[in-house]
Amino acid sequence: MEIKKIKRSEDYSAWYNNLVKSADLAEHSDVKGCMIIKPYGYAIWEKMQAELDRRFKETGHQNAYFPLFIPKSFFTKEASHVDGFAKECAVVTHYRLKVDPETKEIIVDPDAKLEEELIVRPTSETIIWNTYRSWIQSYRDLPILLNQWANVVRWEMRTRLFLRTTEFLWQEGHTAHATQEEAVAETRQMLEVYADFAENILAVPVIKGVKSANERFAGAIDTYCIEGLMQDGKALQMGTSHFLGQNFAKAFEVKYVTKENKQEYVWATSWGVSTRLMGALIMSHSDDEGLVLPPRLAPIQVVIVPIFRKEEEKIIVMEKATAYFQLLKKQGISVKLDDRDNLTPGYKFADYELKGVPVRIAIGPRDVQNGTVEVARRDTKEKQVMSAADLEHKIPHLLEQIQANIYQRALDYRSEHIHTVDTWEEFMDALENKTGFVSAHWDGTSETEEKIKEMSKATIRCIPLNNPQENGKCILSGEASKERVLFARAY
RNA sequence: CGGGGUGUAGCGUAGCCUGGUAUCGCGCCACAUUUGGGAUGUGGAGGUCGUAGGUUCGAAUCCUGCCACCCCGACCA
Repeated sequence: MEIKKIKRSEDYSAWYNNLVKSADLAEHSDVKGCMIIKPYGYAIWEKMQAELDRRFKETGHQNAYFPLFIPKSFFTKEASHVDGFAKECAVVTHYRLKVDPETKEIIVDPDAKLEEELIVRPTSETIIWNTYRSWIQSYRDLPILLNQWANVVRWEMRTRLFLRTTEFLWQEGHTAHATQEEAVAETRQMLEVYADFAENILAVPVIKGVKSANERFAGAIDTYCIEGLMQDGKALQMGTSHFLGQNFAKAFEVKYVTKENKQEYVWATSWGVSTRLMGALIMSHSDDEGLVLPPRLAPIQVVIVPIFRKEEEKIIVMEKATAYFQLLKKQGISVKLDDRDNLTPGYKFADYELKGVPVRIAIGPRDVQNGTVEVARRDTKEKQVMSAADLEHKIPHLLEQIQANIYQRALDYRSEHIHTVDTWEEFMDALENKTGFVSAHWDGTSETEEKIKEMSKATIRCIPLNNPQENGKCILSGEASKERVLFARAY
């Protein structure tokens, strides 16, 4: 495979698209806006799923599965919800094809029109709350703590691999609670789960916050989010956790009887992260040589590349390489021994760099003689010769170091790209020339937020949690404000 | 949906203006020599030129429609 080199600094989106394809993560399908996730990309997603799923179960959730199709009448019961999603719904209207007697072509059978159209789920609140009505009678039935791993469809106008595709994979948690306090606590808890996952597994620092009214989920009282900063200075919403109040309970008549024998509406939350996290991962760490994967997510953590010239060299090198392979494998490290003899070491080095493999171990006849190996790390591209006897204890440590270094690098980048401004001129200068998050005062109104968006293409990413209170004046209207919010141009 | 661009072998491309059945590189297959940073040689396989029409003796090339993708907008938890 000849690799087209596109520099990050020259054309970020071309670089991104090229990387997704050349690192074998995903490709465009023949269906508009839909992607094919290739085995290497899917392996990374599976590791994300495993980490998230474990955290969901640790916090008391169970997995379930609800239908792909939602009857239109369910979907339209919650007014603001349908408003938010109406423009991007795929709708099933018929259930059969037939051969046109005249043209002999396959056509939709007009006689097979559905009595009621089905919406391909863009999210599952409605069908789940329609179900919860029959599951919940008493306070003893609460809470319900469910998650589902699913695909959803949102008919977006413009798509980008992983970041915004028509169909995408995600998980959506849907919980039901007896009290507001409990539901709010759940919403906050899941935000913490997401933040912990993003920082410790993806190695992407995130800002936890709450969305402004304009950016809130359709049907939510409060939308909490984690926001990441990509290498091109644009923000990316990486996960959301919604406090839905009693909106869906009221729309679907989900009530329970309290200890005091009173009828109350149930309190709801929903929360989700998607394959968009793959985009976040790629855009946070990768470089001109290709992907850079945090060890905790890398399908291959260590690759061993044997180097040999003649058959007798191959025998002695492979013997050592196999021994090191077994040694590392026994430690629970995901290790690959690439013994293909039709490719040169140089090719393999470049290829595993493209794929983001954190650690590469090269071993040749020289090493066998000296009892050494060459260890190269992907994040810094540093190489060192180390004694083979040190492998056992140094490699696990190195993997942890790489994980920490990648995170620190992303954190440093973000710290350098949060700009505090007090005037409109400074605000525009920060957005245009410095990029990243801009911390500024805002008068709290949707009108001002809307105007700022029109004038600057920046949106309020979030009002950070534990935001310090500080008196100031809105950068646009000059009205009084008591806290700063974070703006950015976003994906 | 608006503006701009692209579509030729698995990938990247030349040819198009000025019509005559397609160029080169990578990759692939075989063999040999190679292998410490993307190996070399020799031989070979691989093509509805995005798609549907039209003009023409003849279309990758000219004309029209359509489709897909990319970039910039609009749109978007």
